[in-house]
Amino acid sequence: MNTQTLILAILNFEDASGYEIKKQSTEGAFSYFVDISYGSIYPTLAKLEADGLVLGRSETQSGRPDKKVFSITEKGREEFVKTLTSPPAIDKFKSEFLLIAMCADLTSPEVITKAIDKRINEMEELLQVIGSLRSECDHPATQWTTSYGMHVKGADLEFLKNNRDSLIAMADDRLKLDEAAE
Amino acid sequence: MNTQTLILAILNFEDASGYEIKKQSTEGAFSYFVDISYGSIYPTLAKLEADGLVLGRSETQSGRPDKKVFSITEKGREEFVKTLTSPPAIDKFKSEFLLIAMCADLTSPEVITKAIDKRINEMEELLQVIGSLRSECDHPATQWTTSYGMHVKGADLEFLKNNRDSLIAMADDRLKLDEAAE
DNA sequence: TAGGCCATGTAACCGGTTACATGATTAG
DNA sequence: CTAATCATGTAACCGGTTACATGGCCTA
Repeated sequence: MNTQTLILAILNFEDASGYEIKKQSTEGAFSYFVDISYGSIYPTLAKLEADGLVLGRSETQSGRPDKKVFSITEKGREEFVKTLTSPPAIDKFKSEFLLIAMCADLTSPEVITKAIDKRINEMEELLQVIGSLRSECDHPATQWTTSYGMHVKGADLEFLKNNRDSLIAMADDRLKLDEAAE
Repeated sequence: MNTQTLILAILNFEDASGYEIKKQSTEGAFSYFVDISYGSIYPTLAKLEADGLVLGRSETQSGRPDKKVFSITEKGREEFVKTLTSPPAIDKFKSEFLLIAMCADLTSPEVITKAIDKRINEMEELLQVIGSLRSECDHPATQWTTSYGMHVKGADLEFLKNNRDSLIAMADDRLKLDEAAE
């Protein structure tokens, strides 16, 4: 899932400038499975326009900088749908937390406590974000996707809360063993 | 979570050659939140050895190529634990499936059916992998992590199965609208 | 005998991030 | 007056992948 497809996806929902695309990917409807930076957005937008997949127009605004708003073209929409049609690559995810959890016995209970509490907070925030996304948008497929997200992340949070202490105890056990060995 | 940390994590559990590290990351205990390629493993291993974080020894094998088995050094373990101590970065994940789901109304029911059934299969396989990881290893922290994985992925699969048809129906709806518009 | 697994390694490439450059406006 | 938000863009860098090179053994 490259920058090009992501931008096309966002522009398929509504017109946006590079700046607004960044916002969408960081805070908006796509934020919980996507994130792109300016350094890739602007060059890609230029390339997309050169290829005729998007069309840019300058909009003068009073009291703030001009912005260049892009809309997807028919050709762009076709290209995007074509991309959607090919079977999706398997999800990629990397989790530093899982690595730490797996090595809980190598660290201290403080480190584990901090790590898992941080995660619980993040998960709660994410659930709120998805929840508001869900209530703000009545597009059925978006509803489906956000419901999915809430279900999965809800289960995630549930496990974290129910098993927080047992993970912390593993770090404790190691300290006890250390003391016993002295 | 860079290659260096990943390799240190794997070697912290047991000695391994570059080839075996690749296997661990693709099929083994770390496979469901990690994946690295030879192109990054071998150079990193060389760098790690130069830095004294791992120690390599050649092992001659009968009937197959020699292999260079690495073990983590005390310095390497310290470095690894230090990495674990810093608060974990937020999980990264990218999902092409979610993008497709969110745009279900742009494609055909066939495409959606294929995508979701593919995902259901992958999820079932993943659950089996995690399940066998879980039963093979009685290391408490690994048990915790695999239980976590099974809980979350179980909820994921559950949602997919319960809501498969409603997503497919969204693609159908679009066809109906098209027909109505003709 | 062909293909797959074992096994190590390199070089080219690529997609993306970080940091920088620039500058106006508005809210605290 | 300062910080934040709006807004666009580039250049250097970097972490990683892909593809290639090499070669022996084992299985179908």
